Amino acid sequence: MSEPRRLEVLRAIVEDYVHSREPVGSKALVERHRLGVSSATIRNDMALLEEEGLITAPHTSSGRIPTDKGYRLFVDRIAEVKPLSAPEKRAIRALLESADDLDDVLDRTVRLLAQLTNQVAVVQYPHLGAASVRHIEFVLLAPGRVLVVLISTNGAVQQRVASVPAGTGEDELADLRQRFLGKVSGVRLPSVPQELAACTAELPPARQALGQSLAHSLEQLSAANREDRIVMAGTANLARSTLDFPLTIGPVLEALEEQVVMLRLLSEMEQDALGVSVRIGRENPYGGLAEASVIATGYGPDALAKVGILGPTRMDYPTTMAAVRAVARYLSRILDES
Amino acid sequence: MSEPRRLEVLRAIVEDYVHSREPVGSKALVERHRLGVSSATIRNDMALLEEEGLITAPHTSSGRIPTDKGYRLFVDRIAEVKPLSAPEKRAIRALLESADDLDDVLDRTVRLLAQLTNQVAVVQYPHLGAASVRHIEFVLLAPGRVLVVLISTNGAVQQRVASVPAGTGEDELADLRQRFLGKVSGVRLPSVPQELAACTAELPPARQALGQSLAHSLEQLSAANREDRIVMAGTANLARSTLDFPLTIGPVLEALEEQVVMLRLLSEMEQDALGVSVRIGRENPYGGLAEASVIATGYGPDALAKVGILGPTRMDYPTTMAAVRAVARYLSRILDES
DNA sequence: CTTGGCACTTAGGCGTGTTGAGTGCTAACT
DNA sequence: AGTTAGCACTCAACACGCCTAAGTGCCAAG
Repeated sequence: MSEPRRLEVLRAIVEDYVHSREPVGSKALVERHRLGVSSATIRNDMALLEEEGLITAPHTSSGRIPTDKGYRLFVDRIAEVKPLSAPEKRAIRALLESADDLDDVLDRTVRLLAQLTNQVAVVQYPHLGAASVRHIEFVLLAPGRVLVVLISTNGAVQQRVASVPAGTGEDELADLRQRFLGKVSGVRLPSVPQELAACTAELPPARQALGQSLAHSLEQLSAANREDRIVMAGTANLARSTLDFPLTIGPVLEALEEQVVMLRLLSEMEQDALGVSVRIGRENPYGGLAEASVIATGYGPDALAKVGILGPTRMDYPTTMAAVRAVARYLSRILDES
Repeated sequence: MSEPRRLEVLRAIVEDYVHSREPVGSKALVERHRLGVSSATIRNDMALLEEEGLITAPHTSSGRIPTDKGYRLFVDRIAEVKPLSAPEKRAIRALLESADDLDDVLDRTVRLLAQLTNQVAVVQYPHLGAASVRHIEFVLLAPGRVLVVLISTNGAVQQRVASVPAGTGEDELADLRQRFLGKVSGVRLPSVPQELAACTAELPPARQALGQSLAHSLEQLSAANREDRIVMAGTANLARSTLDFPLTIGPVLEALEEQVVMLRLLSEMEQDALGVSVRIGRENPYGGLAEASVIATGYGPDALAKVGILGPTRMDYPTTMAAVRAVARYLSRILDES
């Protein structure tokens, strides 16, 4: 009872089940794959695999389906990542290179990935920790209301409305802008708060209130950077993949809508050697995703932001992993260039 | 065979069907509503209603369900908008007033509406047609790449990266900014292109290329205002409402993802006297929404942007319409204040 | 115009058989 | 040892028939 063959059987089961959606039995297996042994032998192997918890039978005397553990073994030890086809690669390049904006790039990326994998695609905004201040701007919108704009070196623009003392005029704002900008220009975003604190302390008493308010807004902007935003596409794919399984689509949609959940999910994914990380079924920390898998990888500088997909545990892991990896790679390249 | 009673019967059918999800028969009807007549009479009325195409029977000898036309009549002539409860109103006020950003306001609004109605909520960004230029900014990101920022009077900030001649320096940018700003400051967004055209024509030849590029970006920004963006929430509610009806959820999700479709949908909705507009089932121009209804209304200055919900045709129209109307009202108020 | 009564229709629940895919086990084979 | 053929067994899925409950349409009487 050779171990290599048992793994081969597991692979066959996973592959067949993934694209037939039906429990696969010993006879069908031996017919579709040339395993060189009879169905009875396969049955013995299957019994073993079941004992190890890698596959399971939905009911007595039906074919087997992989368990989460089975998929895990498949992904870790059996599957080899299939490279994308040349036309696919070309399509990715073409699409991403014609984008201009950061928003635009991410939007295209996520749509592309959704279409490529037929799953729900998710991309996290690249975080700005490594970026520094390029520019700040105060714009008087109305008496007592100032728009605070922070532009960072990586081209991200963030804004926020601050309430200020009613009598504040344009000239005061210009003065403060000058002071602040002198202090924080070129400073890394995480260091902005302490610089500003020092600066406001030096202000003349008459300007304290105004300075406080503006500094507060700037701190908010530099802290609440866009790391905590995600975009996604392809939710309609969920409906297709769960046609027979309408029960679980609700919780999954809920999870997708809760950015907090998705962010935790993505940030908790570690990267293995291959660079693509996989969470299968109940391995997910969130209960609503008990029957879903997440495939993600980092991108951009230091691979700190994540891009990935979410789909049913029964998915084509090798192809999907390849797509995620490829898209992440191209995405990193595009961002480096700009 | 009085007409008022027939309408009463239609109302009863709609109301019962909406909350039981099952075809409603004459006997059940006469029991649940004190109509003062016997089931046989109701049967006659029902036959008439069916002849008029207002209700239909899924199969011989089962109860009736309203048709699109029936819902339409119900909405137009029968239903009276129920005011929200006081606690609900308070919740709306509280939630919206604690928001600061425009983004934040819209985000809260859409979540709130989704929760209130148990449907998918959609809100369109208020368009900037009426706004004018408050400020423009050019930031040199890298050689040959300039970030163009346009801030309008309503507090919206838009940015875009432009490619410029390689040798462009900070001083040139500052100069151009000064010129441009002088021309377009305070100008309405739609008028920006012609003003800029005049301005670039006057530039010294050495600056033409740079000026063209920057002006082009500014035109883009002023034209492609955020009118064409929508945010939504509550897609998970779809799963709940279509539990027994998993067939149609796919197309609906697709429609929701295609901003273009949703925008056309919203912009085509006219407002009736009550200020809330309803599209029922096949009245929708998009095929995927044949079993969905859209309820929307305008908000903000001149009620030009839309806010609304999307759900199954079988929905509680009076309550939902009330919620949409109320939220739109509060939203308008908040935007006016800020 | 309304009503009670009645014959008629039909979805859906329930038991029953039947089929077919699939299993586990045992005994023989290599 | 590991492999194979064979066989008895299990069980979901399907089909058939039956029955019931809900509901309708129609008619004749009020």
